[in-house]
Amino acid sequence: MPAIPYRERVLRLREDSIVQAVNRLLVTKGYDLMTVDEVAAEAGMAKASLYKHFTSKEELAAAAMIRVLDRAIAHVALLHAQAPQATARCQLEAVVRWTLKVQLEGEMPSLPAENSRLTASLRANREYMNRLIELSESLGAWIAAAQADGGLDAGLPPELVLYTLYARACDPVLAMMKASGQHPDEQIVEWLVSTTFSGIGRPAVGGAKPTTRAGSTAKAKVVAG
Amino acid sequence: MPAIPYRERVLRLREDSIVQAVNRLLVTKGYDLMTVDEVAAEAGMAKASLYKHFTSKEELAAAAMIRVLDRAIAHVALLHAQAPQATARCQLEAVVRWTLKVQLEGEMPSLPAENSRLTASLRANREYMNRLIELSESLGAWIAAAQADGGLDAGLPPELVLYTLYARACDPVLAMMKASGQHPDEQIVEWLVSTTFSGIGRPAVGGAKPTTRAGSTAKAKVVAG
DNA sequence: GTCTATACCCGGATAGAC
DNA sequence: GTCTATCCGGGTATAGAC
Repeated sequence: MPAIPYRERVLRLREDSIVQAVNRLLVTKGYDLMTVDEVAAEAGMAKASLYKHFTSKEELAAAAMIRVLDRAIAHVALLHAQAPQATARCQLEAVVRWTLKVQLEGEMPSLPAENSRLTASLRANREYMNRLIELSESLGAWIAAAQADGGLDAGLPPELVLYTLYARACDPVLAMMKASGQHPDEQIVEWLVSTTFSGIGRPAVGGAKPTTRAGSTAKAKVVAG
Repeated sequence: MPAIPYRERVLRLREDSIVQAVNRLLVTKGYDLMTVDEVAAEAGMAKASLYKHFTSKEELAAAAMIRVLDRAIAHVALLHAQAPQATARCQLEAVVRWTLKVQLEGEMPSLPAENSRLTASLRANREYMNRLIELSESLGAWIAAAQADGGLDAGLPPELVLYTLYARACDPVLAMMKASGQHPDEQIVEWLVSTTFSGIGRPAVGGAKPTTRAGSTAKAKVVAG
């Protein structure tokens, strides 16, 4: 039952390499500075061939962004399955840690910012918006639970928490710290998880934190390295 | 002693209106999407006239960014003068509050992270870099003091704290919250100051904080200034 | 479906009259 | 110094052969 014939499969592979090229360029240059010529060169084909698969530059970028959301949704599902008993706060920390790792590996395009014509076209893209809503609802459930059980500050609007999580996924601080080259990657990630949940202020003393302070155990180990 | 003749003064006024137009466009569209034609239209003159004052689009943007840094440096100096006895942490909170307020008023261009050709040219601009270093040294002194007296988490590298302050000045979360229109501006600002210094985690109970929790007392006074 | 070559437009920068 | 008109590179998208 070769429901997916050979031709179809090589086509999918080719499109996948295109999307990966787009993702790399979105990360390094951003949408506006990314040119279709570069995408074609990176994907190893002529520009006109790209337009046989995707009808416009916007659609090209949308495919890459959708892929990012799919990865995030899959990871959230994985966390649900792996540790169903974990606290909501702990799950959210894991999500942030994962997004930072993806960003460290150079695979997380920075989407927000009001500008960049990409955002406008993404809002009109149903496939993208449906996934964004799905992801937001999953995270929203954890946020509500964590605010109810004291894992997160219940005085903050849930939307503010959600936006903060999205913003930290593309936080430029990580790139700046990595550029300095003074610290190992894992250490940087744990610091950013820590500042996201506990801020830059004095760390709480005497078990005021609902869970282990982010990076407490991992930190000591990594600092030595 | 009219060391500044009349001609010179109208020239300065004209250039100042240009820089303001650039700043507005940098905020709304960002450097790459901002066109020189738009700047000319906004400033109320022909495009060619712009090039009599500034030799390139990059220089145009640099002038606006330098102006932003000058405002920040001036505000830091003001804080020094107004409250020389305040704790370093309190001063840093005031700085963040000010940057958020400027962003709220639509006058804070988002310093793009790695991408955007603007950053490359800014790094090569001495006037910009000198001011950036000056500002960073002022903030760095407060950061060191706050980490020494327990106002800030001493386990974080000072550079991480500094980068975080810069990043929060352009935090997209503020724009998202404002766009929702559900909350008053002052409330949004205080929430963001709070998440910057204390994170989104459970607020400390029973005076674990070194200063008043962001947004309680310091708010009224400093926001007015 | 992939290529080469090209149409077309937009935006930065300039020429030259006043 | 300000204007109108123009140049010209570069970027998206397409035509048409194979």
